[in-house]
Amino acid sequence: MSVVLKIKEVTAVAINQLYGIDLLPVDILVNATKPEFEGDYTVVLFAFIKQLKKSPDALGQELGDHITTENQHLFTSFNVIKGFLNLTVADNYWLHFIGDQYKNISFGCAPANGQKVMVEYSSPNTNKPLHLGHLRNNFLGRSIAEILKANGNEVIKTCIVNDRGIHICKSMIAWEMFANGATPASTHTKGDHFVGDYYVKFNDEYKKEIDVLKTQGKTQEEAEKEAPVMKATQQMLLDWEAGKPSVMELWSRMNSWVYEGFDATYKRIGSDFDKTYYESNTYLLGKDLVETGLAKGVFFQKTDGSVWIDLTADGLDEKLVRRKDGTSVYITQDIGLAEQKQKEFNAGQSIYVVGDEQNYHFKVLKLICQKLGLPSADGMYHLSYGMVELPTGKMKSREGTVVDADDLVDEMINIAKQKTEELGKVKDFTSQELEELYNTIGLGALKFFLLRVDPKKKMVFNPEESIDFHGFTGPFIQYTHARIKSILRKSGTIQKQETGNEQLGTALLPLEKELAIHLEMFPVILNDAATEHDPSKVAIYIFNLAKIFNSFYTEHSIGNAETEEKKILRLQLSQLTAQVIKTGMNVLGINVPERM
RNA sequence: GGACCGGUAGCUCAGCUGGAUAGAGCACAAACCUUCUAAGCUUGGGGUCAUUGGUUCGAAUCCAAUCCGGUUCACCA
Repeated sequence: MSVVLKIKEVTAVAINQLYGIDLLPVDILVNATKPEFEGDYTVVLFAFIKQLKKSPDALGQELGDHITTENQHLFTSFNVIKGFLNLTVADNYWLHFIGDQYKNISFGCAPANGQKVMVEYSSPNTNKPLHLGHLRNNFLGRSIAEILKANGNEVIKTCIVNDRGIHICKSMIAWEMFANGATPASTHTKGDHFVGDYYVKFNDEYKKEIDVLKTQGKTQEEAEKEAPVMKATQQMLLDWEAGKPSVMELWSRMNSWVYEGFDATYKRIGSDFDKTYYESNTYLLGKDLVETGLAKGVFFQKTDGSVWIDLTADGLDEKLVRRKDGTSVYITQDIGLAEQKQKEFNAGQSIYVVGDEQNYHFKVLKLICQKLGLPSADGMYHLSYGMVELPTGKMKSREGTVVDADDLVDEMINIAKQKTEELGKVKDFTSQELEELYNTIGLGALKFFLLRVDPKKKMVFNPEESIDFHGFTGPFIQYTHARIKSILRKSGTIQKQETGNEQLGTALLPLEKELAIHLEMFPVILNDAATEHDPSKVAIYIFNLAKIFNSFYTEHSIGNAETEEKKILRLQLSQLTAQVIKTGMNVLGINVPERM
């Protein structure tokens, strides 16, 4: 149990014993004490003074007295300033904690809780390569999955590939028109980029044809409808749905190129899935649920035959679930897929990592599933994240301002290489070890950059400045880890651990204590990150930990400490810090090097 | 127009279940490598927390209004 929780419990007990009032520990506010005051943790008393009819000062004194005398093993002193009760935690508490945990490689992680969670992320279109926005999605999805695992959940990672539809046909038509049989192999192009190029070519051609039609006196709208490439594309979609062999052949051929490209990218960035769904297999799902909904009266039919759900009572609009021609729409297949996933995996919670432009969609989706009484409905959670924007605004493929994922990863790895060579600290590494190190640092910088901000918020990426390697960054934390490992290598294994740290006797110095306090918070942080679906909580925490360690490192000698006891203590602190950094970075999907 | 999200230092972001004098990083200025990795440490300047009003012992945080920016409300996916 964390100290903070203990303080809350002890305070609740004290208030009960002193004043006979029952309070829940959760209702008691405990903060870290501000540096300018004496103490480690602070109980904020204002909330109780009315109920207890005491002055803040009197209440603080009585509570402080009671709490410290009843829990002498936990607190050494207290002081009261205004309505704040500042408690100083006994050094022995921290010594015990360090001694108990420094060898625990799964410190912070919870045992299996028997719960199953699905995380759907990545979900690409097969008509263009991945860009910076997809990277945020992939890193978030992977990270939230790891965070949930660390908290004891069984996690199933899934991906729904958008491999059909009008946009895919656009690439196919353009390829037929312009490629002369070219392939990724014949042009030495990565498959997803190859296909993406034809998607661009389609749009160029489409624009041209529209312009021509407009000079012939058509309106924009007419021209858009009548352009021959667009007509051909629509015909191709119909042919695809009818299963026309030549179209199916081209479709699967082009998709296979894209998958080859995606696989390469996924492998580099560390995305993987336990189960991949393809829309070409799932787009007809949910049709039967429309009938169910009609029978239940959840849906209604308009005179033209189209089927709708009325969500106006929930503050939303009417939503179409089946077209008048009997074909289903996007949301219908999502309902069907939700049901399918439930049948297949029966997870208690299902997390969808999808951009915030689909907030409305997911609100509607969950509501419909609830109204249909699907067992998966209540466990649906949309992990909504903001767009990654450029200083000039949104990325636009039409204006060529999209930051390509492969290019960016290459660039980051290159910068890592350049900086590593400049510093020249690992000249004895083999070329293979160097490659691995550049990957670790480059991807570490990129992942940390995208995960350190609250997922819900949109963020800005400035390609001009590239991504920093100093300060609040992945490499800074990786560097801290490498530094600690260097010390541990040089200092050998820790002796005397059997004696128990409380007997080490020496009082903790301020930075030693600050480190211990921070380390002790890790399990709570990991748990918060899971319940709030927010990896940035871990990123910020790890950064602060690394900062404290670096101050500690500069101020105190570890390997050559003043006494043997101090040396042991500091080595234990260092080892636990390295362990927490490693675990914390790993749940962000980031590796930490032994040397850099 | 309705709904939802955001506006905190020059820039990028924390803090938002109300608590002590609003914090980091970058950038800028200064000091620190005969001793455990300087991708580091220390110090300094830098703020009308969009605006106005309200709630109260106390508001960046909650409420209302206004301004600015974004997303969304397709028989698109």
